[in-house]
Parts: sequence; structure tokens; C-alpha cells
Amino acid sequence: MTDTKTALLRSAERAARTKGFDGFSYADLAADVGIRKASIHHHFPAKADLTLAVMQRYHVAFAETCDRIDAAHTTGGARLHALIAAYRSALGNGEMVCLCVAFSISRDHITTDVRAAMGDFRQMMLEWLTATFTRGNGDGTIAQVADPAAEARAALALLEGAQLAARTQADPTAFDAALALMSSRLG
Amino acid sequence: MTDTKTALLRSAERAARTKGFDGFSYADLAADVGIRKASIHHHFPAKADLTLAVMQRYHVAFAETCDRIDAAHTTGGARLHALIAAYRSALGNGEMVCLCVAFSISRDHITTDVRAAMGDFRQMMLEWLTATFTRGNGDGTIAQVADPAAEARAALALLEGAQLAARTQADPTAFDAALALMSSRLG
DNA sequence: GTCTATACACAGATAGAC
DNA sequence: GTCTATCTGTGTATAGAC
Repeated sequence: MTDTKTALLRSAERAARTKGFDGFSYADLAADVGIRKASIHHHFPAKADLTLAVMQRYHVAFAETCDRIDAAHTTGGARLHALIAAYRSALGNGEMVCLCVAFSISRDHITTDVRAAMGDFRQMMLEWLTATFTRGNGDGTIAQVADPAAEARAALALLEGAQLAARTQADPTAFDAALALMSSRLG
Repeated sequence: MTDTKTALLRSAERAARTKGFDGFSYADLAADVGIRKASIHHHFPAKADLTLAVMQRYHVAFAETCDRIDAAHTTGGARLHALIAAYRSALGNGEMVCLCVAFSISRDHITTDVRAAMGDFRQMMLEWLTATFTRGNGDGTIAQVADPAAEARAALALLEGAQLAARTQADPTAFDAALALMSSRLG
């Protein structure tokens, strides 16, 4: 993979998370990366190819983030706290959201491949969250866990909704405000 | 307001909530309503005018929904349950989201007026939710309420995030799954 | 109030030179 | 691998007839 290809993926991810799938063009990427837009087609023949590659790269990167969290923290509470921090830092200054959130709005304009990749990503997150709530319930570091799978579904919706709130208000502290109750349950 | 204008507003709202602000065009509306796209400019000179009108109409309609809920239910728990049902039914078959959610992704492409209207809408919802959690805490119909304002912020994020989940999976029951924990707190 | 016709910008994409 | 040049479709918006 050449530097140009990586630069394109990075630029496309940022653009998608800032402006949505429909909100960025090859012209934007070309200006950002410093090549002509025709050259992008050499690396990604169609925008659908680029979009799928961005999603896959994002999935791998986030899986690594989860692995790093698991390696760095042992209790469920500490792991969940670290995940919340990861979503928080992904906000930037309140202008970005998770790739899944950005794509779900443009759902009808993206290909089946990308939709499937979005489903895979969410499934991975739900499984990680379920395991983390189960662990936090066992070690007593997450309060009031009755149903870990239900907690996981609610937590993912809360994390994504909090990102939306921060973006809508262009204020990352709106994320913190939405997560305050959840955070207060972590020991 | 003529029938055509109302039809345009209705069509535009549905399109925005289904495909996002960047995802529908005057051509789409024209085909849906049954006039030519040039005729739309007679009612809404620019797309920004149409978008603002859709947002304002939505705000008024949702405020009326909240009023109807307050008139029909006395306890905090029953009112919150009714609001959850309202968000649930707004999903359609999993293809639509709340207008705020749909617009927040396209935030950089919409005008200042519309952004301000989005902020007004969210503020109204937060105030209604805070009052409802306060009431539910007082009458004992919502369990474990420590901070009504914090509950309101978390609940709004959860509702919006649950809509995203349902849309991503094209399955309205994903909304129910994300709200299950919250619903179990209502007496 | 709606139409046809059109202007203008920009989208994604391709051909072919270098 | 990148470029210039170009194609085709579509977007918003306008002019002027009916």
C-alpha cells in the first residue's frame, strides 16, 4: 500500500465522519491529499470501492483499540471507562462522529457491501460491550447490571446518540453530559 | 397555505428523515408531489427556505405531541413511556429517523437558521424530559432518578441513538432492544 | 401557480499522454 | 502513478410563456 493510498483513506475517513458519505467528493480528497481527482480513480476505481476500504480499515483499527483496552485494563468498569474515552476522543472538537453513525444516514446511497460491513462493526461492538458488562458485573466495578446484553445495546445507542448531540451542538462536552449517568455507575 | 405547499413540506420531511438533507433533491420532491421541479421554487425559492420551513413545522408538530402526552397522562412514567412510543412510531419500518438526527450529519451544509432551529428543538425536548423525570421521581413511577437534568440528556441521546441503530439494521425492533433497560425502569 | 427551456456548477468516471 | 481533457448525469436556480 503506497503512501498516497493511505493518505486517501485517512482523508476519506475524516471527510465521511465530518460531512457524511454524501457530503464529500473526489475533488475534496484531491485538494486535501494534493493530487488530481482523476488520480484517485487509479487507487479506488469507484467511490464505492473507497467507501468499503474506509469502513474495513476503520473496523480493524477499532478492533485493535478494543484489544488495547483489554490489555491495559482488567476490570469491566475500567474497560468501559476506556471505551467511553475512545468514543470521546473520536469526536475531535465536536465535528466528527463514528463512521457507522455517519454512514447510517446515507444508508440508501451506499452499497450492500458497506452496509454489511457496518453490521459487522456493530456486532463486534455489541459482543465486546456484552463481555465487558458481564465482567463488570462479576467484579463489582459496574453497578446495577441485570442483563449484560441489554446493557450493551443501550450503551452503544447511548454512545452514538451522545456523539450526535455533541455534533449538533458543535460542543464535545455535550457528549460528557449525555454519558454522565453511565460514567457514574463505574467504580 | 395551499395544498401543494403542504404536500411539499410533507414530502420534504419524509425525504430528509429517510435520506438526509443532502440525500434528496427538488427532482425527488417534484416526482413525489406530481409537479415540475421549477414549480417548487415558486413556494420555496431556495432549498434553504424549504429546509427551514420543514424544521419549523416539525418543531411545532412535536411540541403538540408533547402537549397531547401531558394531557393524556399524569404520571412521569406514563408520559415517558408515551414519548418513547412516539419516537418508536416515528421510525416507520426502520427507514426514518428524527429530523434532528438526519440534519446533524449534514450540519456543515445547512444554514445558520436551520442550525439554530435544531438547537431550539433539542432544548425543548431536554426541558420536557427534565420536567418528566422530575415528576416521575416525585410520584415514584420512574425508578432510580438522582439527577433529572442528567437523565434528560442521557435519555435524548439514547432515543436518538436507538433510532440510528434501527435504521442501520433496517429493523425497528432494534429500537425496542436499545430502550429495553430504560423502559424497565417505568412503573 | 405551473409549465418548458435553459444556465451553471459539480458530481463520479474514463481515455489516453507522459 | 499522475496528469490534462473530456464525458455524462444531476444538482440548484432562473427566465419567461401560459
